[in-house]
Amino acid sequence: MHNPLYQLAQNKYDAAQKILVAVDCIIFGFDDGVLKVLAFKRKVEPFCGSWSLIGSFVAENESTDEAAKRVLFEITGLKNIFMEELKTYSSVTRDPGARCISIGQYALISLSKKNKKLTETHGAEWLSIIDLPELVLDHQQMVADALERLRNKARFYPIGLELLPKKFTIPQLQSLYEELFQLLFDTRNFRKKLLSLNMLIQLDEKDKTSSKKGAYLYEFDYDKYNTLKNKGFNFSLFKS
Amino acid sequence: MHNPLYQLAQNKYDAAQKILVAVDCIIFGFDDGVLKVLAFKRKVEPFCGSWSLIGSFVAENESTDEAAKRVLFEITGLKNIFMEELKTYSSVTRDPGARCISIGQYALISLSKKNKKLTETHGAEWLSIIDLPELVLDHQQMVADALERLRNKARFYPIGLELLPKKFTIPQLQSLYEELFQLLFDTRNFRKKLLSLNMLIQLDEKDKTSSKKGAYLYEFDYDKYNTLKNKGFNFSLFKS
DNA sequence: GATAATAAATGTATAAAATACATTTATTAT
DNA sequence: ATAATAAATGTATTTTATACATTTATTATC
Repeated sequence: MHNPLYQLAQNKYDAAQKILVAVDCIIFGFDDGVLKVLAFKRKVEPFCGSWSLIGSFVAENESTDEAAKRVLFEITGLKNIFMEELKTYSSVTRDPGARCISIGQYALISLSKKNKKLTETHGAEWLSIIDLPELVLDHQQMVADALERLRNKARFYPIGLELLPKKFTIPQLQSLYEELFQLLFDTRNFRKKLLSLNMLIQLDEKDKTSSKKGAYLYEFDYDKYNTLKNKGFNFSLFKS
Repeated sequence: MHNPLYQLAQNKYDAAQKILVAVDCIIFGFDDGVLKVLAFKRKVEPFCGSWSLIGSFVAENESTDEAAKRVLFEITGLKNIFMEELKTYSSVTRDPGARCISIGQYALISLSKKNKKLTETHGAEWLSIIDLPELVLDHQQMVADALERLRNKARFYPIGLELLPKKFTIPQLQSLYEELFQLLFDTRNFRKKLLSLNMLIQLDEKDKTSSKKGAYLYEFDYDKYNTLKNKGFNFSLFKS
């Protein structure tokens, strides 16, 4: 690591102060029409019994993304889930335990019954975004910021789909958008707009869990989306 | 800082490894129809003579935003300029000098002649985004990421205006959008769309620097924008 | 003081997209 | 066979986007 070429610069590096760096994960799930966030009750002081997001310090030999993926895997047992850096929380006084910078990372999980159980065996709980209890440190702010980001991004990118199973119905997607944006959409217009994008692949299966008639299952055509995205297309299901 | 209540947690904090944290600033300016980024030639080893963004280590007693503002002030002599966190660069191998995490922050400056001179007295230079020379470390990637963010954000928020003087003309704004998105707009439709938002305040002054007839100067009505923004309005001047 | 030169400003017709709105359909349970 | 339930569908109207060419205000020059 310490090449003699870097001698001059080395003084600069040596003079600088090192700081604790952590990641905190804001993990969203869509549970039967309700948007939830994963949290756990701290079992040690300080703040024992308080709700907290899941986090970890960043080690010397890992990037912040790697640290966040490690945390996500430890708590959910899942890999390859949607995750994106939110922002840095670096107020000098944010953590009374020590000066510590935290990188917020938000993640989106499709909450099948299996996944829901997995997370709960790890001692975490899914809390509804509405009526969220108080969280430790600046974790409340992190959730608020992540929610805002999720809304802004879901407005113009198909990331909302990460909260649904790979195979989903149109009424499910509408319900997700209605919960996320706290709006009601006309079923005819929502469906028309969605199908006009020509990015849903209709399957021969129906989901009959919520009606006798059953609703057709669809998959999203990511290949087609990525091709068009590079040509300036943007995914949007409503205007105002 | 070290309250006995935090004793248990303290072990955890003490066990964690501290890391060098820096900020690097991607400062954009719009110079006579051309989008530029501020860089300087390193005067010390390593990478002496190579182009680099402007950065600094984050000190124990400042947040990352404060560090970035400090750097921006040192290099431009300006305060209150638009700045937003971009993302964290934390690859273990990104800096051969030492393990160091850097937070990219991008900023937008209105390049009056005064401001242009100010930055240049500090030894920095404005480089055109097109044909950008190689930059040290991952700074090239930072500029690419910042440009993408700028485009995505300027698409739906009026941040492009931060690159123009407070008083600007419609042809200036069109030229900015054309440069930023590498598109050409019809002057009639651009103006019509822009004015239909009802967010420009026309002044009684004209800017005659680029035509004999002169173009009317306008200011952006931020109060009106902020009010409507909270009601779901989004600023957008073109569709595809 | 007439003329040339220059970029700014303007209007209309057509096409596309968004919105508002009510009925029929497929299926299961009784 | 009937009732119950949510899924699926069509049309008319309004709004927004697009395509496209001429006139206007001003300065510099002859």
